[in-house]
Amino acid sequence: MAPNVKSDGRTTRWDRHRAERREEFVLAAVRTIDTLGPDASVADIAAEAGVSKPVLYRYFADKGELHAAVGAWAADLVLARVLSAVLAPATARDRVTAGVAAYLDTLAEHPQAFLLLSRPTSGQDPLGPGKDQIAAKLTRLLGDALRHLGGDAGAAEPWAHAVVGLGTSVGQWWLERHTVSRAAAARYLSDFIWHALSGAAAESGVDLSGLDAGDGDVTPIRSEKHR
Amino acid sequence: MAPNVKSDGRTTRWDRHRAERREEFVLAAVRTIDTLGPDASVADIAAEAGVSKPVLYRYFADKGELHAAVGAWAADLVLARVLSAVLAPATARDRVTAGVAAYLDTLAEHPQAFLLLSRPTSGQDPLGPGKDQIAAKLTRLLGDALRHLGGDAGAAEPWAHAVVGLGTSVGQWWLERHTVSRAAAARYLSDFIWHALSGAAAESGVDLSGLDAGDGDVTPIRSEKHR
DNA sequence: TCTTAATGTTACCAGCGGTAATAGTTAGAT
DNA sequence: ATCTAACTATTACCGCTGGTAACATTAAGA
Repeated sequence: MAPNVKSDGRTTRWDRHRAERREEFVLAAVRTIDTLGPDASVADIAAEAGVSKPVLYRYFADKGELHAAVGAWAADLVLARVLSAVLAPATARDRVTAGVAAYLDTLAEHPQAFLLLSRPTSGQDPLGPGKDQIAAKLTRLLGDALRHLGGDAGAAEPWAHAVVGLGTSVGQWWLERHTVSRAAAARYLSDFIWHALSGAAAESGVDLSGLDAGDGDVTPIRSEKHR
Repeated sequence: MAPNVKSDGRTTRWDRHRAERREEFVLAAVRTIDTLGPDASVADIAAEAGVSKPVLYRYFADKGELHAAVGAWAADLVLARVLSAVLAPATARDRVTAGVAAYLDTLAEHPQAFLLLSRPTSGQDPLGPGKDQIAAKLTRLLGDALRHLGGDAGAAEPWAHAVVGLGTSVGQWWLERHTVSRAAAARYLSDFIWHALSGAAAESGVDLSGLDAGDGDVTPIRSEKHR
């Protein structure tokens, strides 16, 4: 039988190189889209990366996969920043407020690339992969919190999608219109999210202030590094 | 000076005919997109309409305008149904619940065409026109209600965008996954929206149950026909 | 009589996403 | 030493899509 292809050094010696190079191309795509918008052509992105088009197609099956990679990049960035704010010790409400602030700041850095968070890669998959990624992580966080407090964890997934959907919608409105200050937008958004989650949870007998970290308790929302 | 073009009977005699024909083409587009998805080509839509492509370009400047017309059609349909539910005499909360149910039912009729509610016509305009249309009307409703009850009407616009964003996100998730029943999805969604609005309003001193119609009061949320 | 807008099509074009073909180098496996 | 796997890069090419030009006739208003 043929040897295991994956342990062949002629193949594996390129793994790290490929991953690093792919990341360079994603960053080039982010820069291009930040400049030209999400309709930037593959040729535009290739030019920014300093290669010809067929080189990009060695790393991405098609434009959809390239867009999905940009969306995933944006999701990773958002998650890192929002989670670091949400997981810092504070009252549950202050965590929501800090997460919202981190989200709006991150959005303002790459407004165009963030459109790909919620943009479908094609009509076949209506949920943008980046948005889906964020919703999946939020589902886990909310699910853990609700189970810890004795609530219905089945609500976690729809609520997570609600939070992600409203966040992208209000974020885009704010970027487009700038009719309110960043502080006001952050307040409107965090008030809405806090009351939605705490009120809906309280109705099923769950008190979200059980997640407060003010009194030194270890909360169920742990750093993801420990999972 | 040249006569006012708009009062020339040779031009105006076609106005109604043009409007009716345009509507036929929008409906053909809705059918095509419901069948083939939002990536359906202009040629596909023209074939469904029984005309050649250049005929469609007499009514729509480009594909973006055709998509926007589909989004506007979807928004009109949603608004008609949701508003008729929301404006019926009931408690404020029951109105929210009825509006959500109407929304989900409408969504299930034309799942693919509804994707164009939230899909940008191009990278230049990140807000889909259909979604924007719904948010604008919701902004008016919420603004009227908040002013009537003595609250901060400035919150109406971001909250309206939040409601529309979460509605489309959870609606799409539900259509794609169907992991929960329609009744459960409706309950999660309406709980979330109700608590978000009532809780955030209460924090600024506004009691949304002042909008209840149970005791025969005339509410500020009047039928749009009377405006 | 002239003008305006309608009716419809085929043929055509530029640009985009994506692919085939070309040739040489480096390092691991046999 | 030889073979293999993946790398380096480009130009030329293709099908498809969105969009447009050109053509000819009819009905109604000015």
